[in-house]
Amino acid sequence: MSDKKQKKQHKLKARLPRGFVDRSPADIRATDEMVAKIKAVYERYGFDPVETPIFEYTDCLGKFLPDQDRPNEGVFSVADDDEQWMSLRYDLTAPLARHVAENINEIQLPYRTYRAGWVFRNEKPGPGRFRQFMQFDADTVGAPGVQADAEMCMMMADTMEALGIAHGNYVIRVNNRKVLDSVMLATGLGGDEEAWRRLAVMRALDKRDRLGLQGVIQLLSPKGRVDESGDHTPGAGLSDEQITRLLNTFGWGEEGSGSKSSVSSGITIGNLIDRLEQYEVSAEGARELQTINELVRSAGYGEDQIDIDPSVIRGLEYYTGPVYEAELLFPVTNEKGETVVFGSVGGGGRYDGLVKRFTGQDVPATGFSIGVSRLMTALKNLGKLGQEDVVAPVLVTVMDGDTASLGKYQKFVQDLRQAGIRAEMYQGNWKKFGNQLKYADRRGCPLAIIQGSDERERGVVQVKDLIEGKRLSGEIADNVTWRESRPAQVEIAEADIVSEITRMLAEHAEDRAKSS
RNA sequence: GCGGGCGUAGCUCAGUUGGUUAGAGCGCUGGAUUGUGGCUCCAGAGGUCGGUGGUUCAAAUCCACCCGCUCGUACCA
Repeated sequence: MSDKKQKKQHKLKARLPRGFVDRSPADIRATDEMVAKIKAVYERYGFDPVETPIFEYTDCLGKFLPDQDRPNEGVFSVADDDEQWMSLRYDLTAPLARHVAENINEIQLPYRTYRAGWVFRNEKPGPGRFRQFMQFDADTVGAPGVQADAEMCMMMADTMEALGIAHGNYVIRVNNRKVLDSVMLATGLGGDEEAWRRLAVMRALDKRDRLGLQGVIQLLSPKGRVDESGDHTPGAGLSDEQITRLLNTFGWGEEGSGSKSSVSSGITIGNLIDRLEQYEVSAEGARELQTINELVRSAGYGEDQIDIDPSVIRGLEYYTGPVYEAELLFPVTNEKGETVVFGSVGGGGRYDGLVKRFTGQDVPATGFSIGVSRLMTALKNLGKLGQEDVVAPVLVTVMDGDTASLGKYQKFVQDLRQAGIRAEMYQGNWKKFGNQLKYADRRGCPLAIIQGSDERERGVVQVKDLIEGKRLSGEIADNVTWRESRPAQVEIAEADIVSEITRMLAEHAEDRAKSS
């Protein structure tokens, strides 16, 4: 075997686990900017940050979920050295419940808190769906009244506004788990033996935005639905009458029917209450919605911001009361060139049972979660993010590698830094000078400072404007001329470096402002 | 999980009915040019043809299984 071949076999393939991404400088800066804006809103509402680790003991995370027949499915788990199972958190709510329960004696309830962090899901990744992503949550723990839910809705709306999403481009849609329960009961889906059917119905209803009303009806019917690849999804097995009753309650049926047929939230709720009473099931959930509606209206929020909508589902099984969802309404163009509505960027609801399973005592709570990456994609589409690019540093090039010369270069750099200007000295192989400018060019450096022995003796430096030079390059075809003409280059005194560089950078900024 | 499509250089791809040593463009490295980015020219490095097994005198090419990517679907705390 040749040396070459042996070398080859030792070479590792660099590869990223599927569903994970490396984050670029632009992405990190954009995220920081967005998170800062969200945080400012939460702080103003009087919420305090708290952070929990990314690992939790597995039993603290998920086994309580009623719809989870396979407890460890979907989470990344490892055994600790004492053989206890730990998992990476898959949301920020379960860890918060654990934190509150564990510190229940120290925490002053109601506890108003927020946190941003990475969560992990061991699922099949897809476009825009990763196995690690960031959520930004806010919760009020120990607040039993729907006024806490109303406040959450208002805070979500304020967050959207703070991010520059205008009225009409978003809406917070509010429903109540109890309404869904009543509707299920009215449709004849009460009782434990119908639990699977209720689940199937809710899954079907939740797919309306993707499959359309006809798709939902197929999934509700006994026939089920056949997709493009020929795969068959079993239906929920509802009768035509049951389906009609369901759809009419949500207002998805015939024109003018159902609760959502009116333009006013007040009338929506009135219709809903009438209908539930007519079916002889509890209207408590609907009355809670009525309270929330009145609270947000008197706080000045319009129906274009916070809207009561009985068709909001939210998949989470642990919700016990009001649920809410932030939806973006503006159209975006996806990778395929299709125009689609962006959809949900976050949601939440009331989870009164989550802390109780640790403490045994009632600790009602409500909160919501924002999908940071997803919302960021949306903001980019709106042009609300990453508008101002960070200017690359000024490069001080190295002509001579002796310690005295390097010391001078380093001093230039420090002077610039102290004036608040990003600057760096070239740290590669300084003997190839052409490479230094090539480096500056590709990094996007606006200016390069050059000082050889000749300039040093005279106490001056050359300042090269790389942006102007790039523009001039189009007019020069011959390389010898290009080099000798030294385009866009000026000589200044060492003492003037900071003031001159400051002036030149300000000119660049002005040009950028003009062209955009 | 189920079904369809696709895997050839760092990237985008060509490669004829199975037939000699698998190619191009871009990128990368060096040089023309020991102190000046772009353009141009020259040279060079870089490949288990996704993996394993099979059919064959002969496989990048045909077959089987596996892995990965992708689209649809299911699930999604």
